[in-house]
Amino acid sequence: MAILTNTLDNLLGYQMRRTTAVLMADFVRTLADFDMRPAEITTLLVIAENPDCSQSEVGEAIAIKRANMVPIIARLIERGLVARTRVDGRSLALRVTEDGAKLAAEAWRRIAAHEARFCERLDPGELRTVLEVLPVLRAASASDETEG
Amino acid sequence: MAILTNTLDNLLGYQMRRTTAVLMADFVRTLADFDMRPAEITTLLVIAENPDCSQSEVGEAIAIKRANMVPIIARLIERGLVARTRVDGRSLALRVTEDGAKLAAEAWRRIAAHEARFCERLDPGELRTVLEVLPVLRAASASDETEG
DNA sequence: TATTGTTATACTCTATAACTATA
DNA sequence: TATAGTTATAGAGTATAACAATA
Repeated sequence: MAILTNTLDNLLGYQMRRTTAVLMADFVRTLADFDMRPAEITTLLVIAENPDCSQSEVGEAIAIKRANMVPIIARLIERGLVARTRVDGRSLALRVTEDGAKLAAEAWRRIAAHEARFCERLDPGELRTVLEVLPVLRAASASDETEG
Repeated sequence: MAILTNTLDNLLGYQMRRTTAVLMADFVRTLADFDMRPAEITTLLVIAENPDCSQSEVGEAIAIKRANMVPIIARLIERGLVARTRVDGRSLALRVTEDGAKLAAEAWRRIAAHEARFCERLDPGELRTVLEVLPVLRAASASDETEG
């Protein structure tokens, strides 16, 4: 099969998209036996780190809309990884259970190894530059909001 | 609303995902009036650049699987942006039509402006580093394949 | 009036398996 | 046997609009 020219390769946005897809695929593989979606795993990690946070706060932190948080939280509770208690009539405080905490700890170990596999290809200065630059790029847009 | 701590912010993969989402949202906004999906637009651009390429070749170039190319090509043809002619019994040669070429040219102008909006936030050395590093990260994984 | 959680719904991208017809 | 295109289907993320209950 012939190899095509592809000027898109010169574009930052396109390169970001391609590379993110590869990173995500490896992330999924790394945690495949958890039988959890990436969004569920990251949600669990944020709750573990922020006991008694609300659903909206988690969504705000990781850019998932309120409406889309509902089934994520529901599955975490159903699995006994997260529990919630009522704060007031409309807010619920989220905490990880003991099982949830264990799972989060194991997830962190795997994620650290997954990250290392990629980052070790870069020299420290490059990695630092990339990690500095990504939030700057995000700030260039008005659309980094969780809800409009 | 309280601001949560989020250790995920230190992860390359997570930062990439967040930033890519912002870039993609701006890309979509930039080309909203085309009433085309991002995948359709990029497919059109690659065909414009590679007359008489095959569907599989385009998929290979932009990491879209054969099966998922089918409806994309179908829509481009239905809109009169792409035409195809039979090469042999199983292959089809793709070309942009006159309309498709015009649309591709306009898309390129908009994409250049979209890119500039983000890239101008970086100094040249940073941008160069990022563009060098992204393909290196991709090479760190076995999963940069279109099929297999 | 604004906020929290919720329901319902739609769209886009991605993935796999299996089929056809051709080479 | 391998390849090009196709069909069908499922999963994941994301988006909007509208609603109830509460602050």
